[in-house]
Amino acid sequence: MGSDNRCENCIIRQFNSLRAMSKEELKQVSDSKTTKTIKKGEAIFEEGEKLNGVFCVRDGVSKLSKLSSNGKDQIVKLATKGEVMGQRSVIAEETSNLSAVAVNDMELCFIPKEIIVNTLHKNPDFAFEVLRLMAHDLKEADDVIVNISQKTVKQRIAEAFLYLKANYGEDADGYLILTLSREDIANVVGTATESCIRIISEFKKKGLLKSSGKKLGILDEKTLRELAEGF
Amino acid sequence: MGSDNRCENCIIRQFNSLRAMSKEELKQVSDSKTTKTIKKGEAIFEEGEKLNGVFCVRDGVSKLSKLSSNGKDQIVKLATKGEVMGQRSVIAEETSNLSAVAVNDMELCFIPKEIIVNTLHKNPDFAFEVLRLMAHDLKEADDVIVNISQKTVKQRIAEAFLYLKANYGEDADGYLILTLSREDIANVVGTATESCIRIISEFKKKGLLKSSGKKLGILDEKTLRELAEGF
DNA sequence: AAATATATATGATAATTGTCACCTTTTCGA
DNA sequence: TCGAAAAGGTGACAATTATCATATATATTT
Repeated sequence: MGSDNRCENCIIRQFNSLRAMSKEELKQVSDSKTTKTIKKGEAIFEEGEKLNGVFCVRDGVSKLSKLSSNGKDQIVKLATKGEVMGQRSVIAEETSNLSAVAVNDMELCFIPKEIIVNTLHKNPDFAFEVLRLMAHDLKEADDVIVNISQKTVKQRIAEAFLYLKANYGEDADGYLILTLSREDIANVVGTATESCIRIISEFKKKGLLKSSGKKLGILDEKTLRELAEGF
Repeated sequence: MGSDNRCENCIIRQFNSLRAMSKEELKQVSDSKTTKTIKKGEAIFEEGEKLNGVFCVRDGVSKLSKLSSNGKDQIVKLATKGEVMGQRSVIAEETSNLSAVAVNDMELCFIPKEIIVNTLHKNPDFAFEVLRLMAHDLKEADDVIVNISQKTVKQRIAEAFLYLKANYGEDADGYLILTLSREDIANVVGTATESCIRIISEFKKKGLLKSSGKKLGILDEKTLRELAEGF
């Protein structure tokens, strides 16, 4: 086993709560973790499933979604490199309220819940760090609630593109690095796929977005931002 | 000072994270806390305000809301007896993302943040308890997102009444104990006040709700539930 | 009790968004 | 590489919801 496979040496750790763990604790985690490769479109866990641990994203992006009673998926969060999925369910000792599906090819570490829970009870710094991250998630969730209920679909789609650029960046040609299908974007903003496609087409016609194959790029960020703010 | 004014003896404590505090810690909290009386309609804190502590609700109900760019208030959560407000901001060391306004007359205890943060760092049981409650809030926020984006206004209003009955109960005559204005209900479900009034009128005509003065009561819970589920 | 403000109510209308039908393009497996 | 399946796209229309105007009822103040 190469040393790059050890949590102690994992750079990803710098971005999540594991950075508050002691050398000893990290060693324990590393010894009991398993690494998984997940292909685009595959499920990591399903809504209602009992999670026996958490998943640390080493590479790729996962969509965390919840099925509504009308049969549509609502994407609640996108989890990226460095983020830990499943913490909420493990801490609350509940089955998962969300499903996780890979948006692109992923590499994950699975960490058994016993280690997480034990460390939470023994290491207050770790607990505080997890708390801080969960506080952040909660704030983001509040923002999503306000956006969905008070902004129009057009505003939310504009905002989604700004979010994708800000969080995942764009390539040398100005195309967004994270490519989501129209259906996924619709499920993020909470609208019908057709409505989403229509508005993206409109944005392209107006010169706000460009596309090449499946890739989409932002041409006019200023106008997009004004749109999102409601002007 | 009467002993009923001491956190150690406060029954409310049983319902929140403070139950995980030691005798010593509680004594500290009690010595530094201040009690406040807030009248209906008054603000406890505002969005953007820096909070120097948390508020423990001893009596009454507060609405936690966020102003959207279009000028409307979205109520994100109702905080009741036993709940602690402002934890998120104190933990994340950020200004509050929400405003808190009293829905009815309230009694609160204000606990300085230093004590909370210190205890979080020293007492893992307390940290874990806060974590558990925040995990629960996060799940509820996810549910709200899905409901708002996937259900119709009518479904959400039906759901709101079921929620009010389940969480606050009804009096001897079958009227809901927590009376919210139509505007508040509209701000909970994320719709225009007029739309909310219209749908409540419709529910009354259909015999699902009854009203007497400002009070509203549920007459046909079964149909209301079916409506909320989308039948 | 009168005057004023606030909350509730309702109609008319416009704007937004969803649904269904159908078509084209792209992707991917056999 | 062919053909099926999936994704993207668009029109027509229906349903939902917001907005504006205005009326009435209820609460609050003086």
